[in-house]
Amino acid sequence: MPELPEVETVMTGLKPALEGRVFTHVETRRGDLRIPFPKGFAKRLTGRRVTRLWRRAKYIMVELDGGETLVIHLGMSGSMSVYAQGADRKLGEFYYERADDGAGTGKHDHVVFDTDAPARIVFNDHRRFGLMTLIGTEAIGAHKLFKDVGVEPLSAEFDAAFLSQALKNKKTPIKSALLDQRIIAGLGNIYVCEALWRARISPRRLARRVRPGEIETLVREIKAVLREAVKAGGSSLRDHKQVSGELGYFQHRFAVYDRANKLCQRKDGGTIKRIVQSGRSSFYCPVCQR
DNA sequence: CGATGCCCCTGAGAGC
DNA sequence: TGCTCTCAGGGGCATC
Repeated sequence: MPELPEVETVMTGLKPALEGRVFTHVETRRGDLRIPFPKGFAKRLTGRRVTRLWRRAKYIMVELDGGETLVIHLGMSGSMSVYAQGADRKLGEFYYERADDGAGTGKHDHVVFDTDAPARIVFNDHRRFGLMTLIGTEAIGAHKLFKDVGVEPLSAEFDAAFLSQALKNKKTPIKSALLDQRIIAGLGNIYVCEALWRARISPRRLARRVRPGEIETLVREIKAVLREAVKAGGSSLRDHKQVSGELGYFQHRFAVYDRANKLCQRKDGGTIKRIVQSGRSSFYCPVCQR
């Protein structure tokens, strides 16, 4: 599922149920996600208060008062659902799904968190590419999950100077370079395709062949498409939903992703083409993207 | 170092 | 209805 906008949407939705709240009960229902749960996972969370939530790359960071941070990755198909247990299903300004007795007992509901909000948060992931772990908060930057992670694309640090330096001498296609989490953190297949279309650059172009003016445009369009998608609650294709159960709606705004054989919106006579690059689909218009 | 391919896993949809 | 095949918002690892 999730790229930066989807992870940001989920993280934001979790805030009212988690920030300032205490984990009253935590249950793991199967241990074989992408990596095993750390020793004493549920016990180390129980009784801890959440000090803040934030996002780094495609990870949700749940910072706790005991010096540890719960780190969550949604993989391809992970979702978090919040079930408010107050009578009106409201937490802060948000409304959530109904808290019925079955919440958290589904076939692929792997982790259930209860907080004193009161709320129940259920992690569901049918493909089990997601992961959850605990890391000492002070040591997060040095942890192997994060030590090589690149710049946040919505930060000021991500600018044309940075990107031109990063792409210099790279013989790999621009599509692969933009997907490389060591360069830019949080971009995935959808938003790379969309940003390249907006910037009129072919995904097949070698990274080092992207000209300075195009790099400026690309930086601007990456930021723009991510901001628009965050505002839309992300893209719901198969698995992504907001923690409230509502869908994101950015998928209705795709110019190229999942639109093979459709006409290019620029009305340039081009037809959106699907090609495979390093094992993943790229969608682009061969007329306006060169 | 870089490019490629394969793997993890389940489910949905298409084609026959 | 059911089988088989392909594909899916990610990322790690082996290989050449």
